Amino acid sequence: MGNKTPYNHIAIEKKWRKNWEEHPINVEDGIKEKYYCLDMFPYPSGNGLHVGHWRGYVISDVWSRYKMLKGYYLIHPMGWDAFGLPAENYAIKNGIHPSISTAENVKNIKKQINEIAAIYDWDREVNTTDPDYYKWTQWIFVKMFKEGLAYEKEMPINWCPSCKTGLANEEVVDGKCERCGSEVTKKNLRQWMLKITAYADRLLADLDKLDWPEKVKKMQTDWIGKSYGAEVSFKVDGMEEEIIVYTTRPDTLWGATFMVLAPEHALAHKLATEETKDAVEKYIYDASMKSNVDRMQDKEKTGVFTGSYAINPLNGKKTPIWLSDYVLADYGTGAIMCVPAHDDRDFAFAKKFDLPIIQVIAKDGKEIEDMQEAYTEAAGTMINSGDWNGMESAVLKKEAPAMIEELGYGKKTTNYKLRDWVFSRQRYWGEPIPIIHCPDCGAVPVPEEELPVLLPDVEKYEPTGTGESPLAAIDRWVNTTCPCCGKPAKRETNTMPQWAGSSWYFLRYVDSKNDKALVDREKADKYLPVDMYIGGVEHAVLHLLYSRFYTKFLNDIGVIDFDEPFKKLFNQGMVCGRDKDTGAATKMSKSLGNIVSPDDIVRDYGCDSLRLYELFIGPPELDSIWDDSGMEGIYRFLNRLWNMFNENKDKDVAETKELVKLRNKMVYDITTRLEQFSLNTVVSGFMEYNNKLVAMTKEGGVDKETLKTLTILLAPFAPHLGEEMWEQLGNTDSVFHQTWPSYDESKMADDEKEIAVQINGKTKAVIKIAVDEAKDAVIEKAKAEIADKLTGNVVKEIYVPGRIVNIVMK
RNA sequence: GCGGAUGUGGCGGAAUUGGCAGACGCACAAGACUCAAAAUCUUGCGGUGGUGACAUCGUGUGGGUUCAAGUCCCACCAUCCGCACCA
Repeated sequence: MGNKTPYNHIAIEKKWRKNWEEHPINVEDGIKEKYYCLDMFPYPSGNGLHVGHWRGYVISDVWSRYKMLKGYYLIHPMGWDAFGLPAENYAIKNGIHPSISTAENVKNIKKQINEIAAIYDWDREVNTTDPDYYKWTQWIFVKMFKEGLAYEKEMPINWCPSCKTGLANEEVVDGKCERCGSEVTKKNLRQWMLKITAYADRLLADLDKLDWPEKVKKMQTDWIGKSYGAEVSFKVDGMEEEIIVYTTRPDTLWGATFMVLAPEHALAHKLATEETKDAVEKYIYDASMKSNVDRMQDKEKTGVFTGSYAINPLNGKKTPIWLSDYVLADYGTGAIMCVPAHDDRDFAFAKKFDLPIIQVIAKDGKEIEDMQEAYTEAAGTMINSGDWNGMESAVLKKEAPAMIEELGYGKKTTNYKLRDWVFSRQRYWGEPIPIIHCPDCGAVPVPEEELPVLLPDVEKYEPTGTGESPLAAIDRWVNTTCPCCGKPAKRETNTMPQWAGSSWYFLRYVDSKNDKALVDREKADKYLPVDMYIGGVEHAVLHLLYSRFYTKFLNDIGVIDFDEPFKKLFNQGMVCGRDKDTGAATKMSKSLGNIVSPDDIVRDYGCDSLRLYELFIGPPELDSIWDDSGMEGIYRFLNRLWNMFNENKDKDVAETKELVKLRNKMVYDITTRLEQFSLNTVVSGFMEYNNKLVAMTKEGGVDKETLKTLTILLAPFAPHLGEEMWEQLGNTDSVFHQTWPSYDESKMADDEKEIAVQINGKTKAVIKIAVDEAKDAVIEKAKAEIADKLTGNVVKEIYVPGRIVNIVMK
């Protein structure tokens, strides 16, 4: 086959990059419906991009360009999440001021991202460290403060000794810092908190509205952790005090044989008697010294008897009160009633300390003899439960909270695992919290017209480790006057977490230069919310939960008219390297030396080839393994396609019925696969159709209309090649100003079809039939074809039209 | 422990939702071209048996439903991910 004009990816891609720079592809905003396709914006790390990072960007770009060709007004922006720990840690490690290193990194990554040839609208670019941007990050905080959603509290919080800062619960993974992996300890600090718990119910309920992966919805549901139950009051024997416990199983109240309080419980000290005092004090002290990890991972239960007793309001029985660190101080009321017969943890505790076990639910009508583990299901009949005897446990479980409330022993209630958001960081590289502390007026927000509070330029930005931000050392910045009374006052020196800027950036893109408002309401109404959000799954309960919270808040104060930021979410899988020894998939990392750099690939095969391979590598939602020869294969495919195109483009081949059919089928297949987001099979679809077109080339050629159609279909995937082919077909405008082709089903239909002939479900032959051939005729034809094999009694003859013939024989 | 995902040739993966398993690509083999190699092209390529048309087994395992199962049902196994003393 002739190869007169070899596929020169370097020349083609260079040509069209230049062309796009000079004649940007823009589609006029106007009567068109908008489509907002968003990538999770990167933090500009110094390591640069590898082929794994490309994947999400390629997916979103292909989708964006497709939507553009479908006639939408496309919003496809990019920006930089440049505040926060990673950027700052990188700066410290390399001894460069974060403002300089981040600017450098942004420049580098922007250059690398440009290699993807994604159709980003750089006019919309945002950078969270830009004062014109963080002015609004601070503004939101001030609004939250005014609404009572931002508050100060001194409390023991998660502390990363390596990053030397407090962390939110969401940032602690397996007791370790999400960023650096150091073991997280507790530290008592004055903190700024955001009352995300006020939105718990809405954050939970509105998940139903979202077209998100079930996995992510489930993770958020679990994180919010709503449970229903009752708070029950127990009087302490011989004291005025009452202890309130939270339980989801008030139906088992008759089986409560002891009570356990968290060591941090307010009454812990007071409950100790003369005899138990030393042991109790020691236990409380020891617990306070244990790290989170120890406390969570100790399977063996520990505890101490306080010497006091609580009185079960239902039956008046005295139950011993213990302290144990398996009870969490900050969940529920920090105290529980223990029903060892029906709870695993209480059972383990009772066994260890030899406490009584009373069964109150009869499994299968009788008590369990020689109980070896707790019976935790609410299934069975109540026993040993006074008035409640004979009731169904499942029914009682539902009714008990209300019954207890009626009896005056407590109230029905709900609880959440979600905690308020620890929002202050004792670090330099973040948005200053816009608060001024006045000795007389207390915490006063910086007046909105004085925002932003600029992050001062400093020499020393390393974390102090004392629980104070490095900003605290800058006297001339810290000392100011109270906006309320004018007296000397001090600035808040903590900064915001990285998530502050990323919780609302998607709003800013549609109006990134507005200096009067966070976003113009008209523009917000027109262009928001995000239709498609593409990024890794690692933000399932961090960024994605925070963004939802911010959006709901901004909706409440009337900034925007919607309360969910991202209608559809797509999580792309990772691109892994292969372990040289075991062949197993491993995450690409510097230390493993298995990073594949897109720069080399783009040089050797071109951007278009890499884009296609990123998709062809596997189903977009699953992890995949990079394979050099797979990359090679894609390049060969583009060469074959290019050759086919060149052989036909000047031929002026007449359109045949067969070509029309092929063209319509091609549009149908590519479009439906693309709509299903089955991007890997879209690429294999191009290969299949190219193989057919290559065959057609030998049999007379391919017509112009088919080549045009192929070019438009291919363009979102291989934009440079698409433009080049489009131009060579004699067009002068961009292929991206065309319309996505449509198909005509009536022209796709075959007259003849090959169907399988089976005996007892096993294929014996293939016959050709006319599509509308009658059942009897088909069966006759089928039987004739396999006549020699029809040796038994034919029991049944099945014909599924156009699909299959099955002869059932005995 | 709880929840989710995945399991198909030597490899990555397809399969119109119950209808010819293995599309497409990689790797491999043979052939063409070449002095030769690379590139390219052609052909083959799940296992077993047979020169052969063919037979037979085959989608993690074991059962089941059905004319027909990768696909549906039941019970398991393995790998990966998330959560994990939340009362």
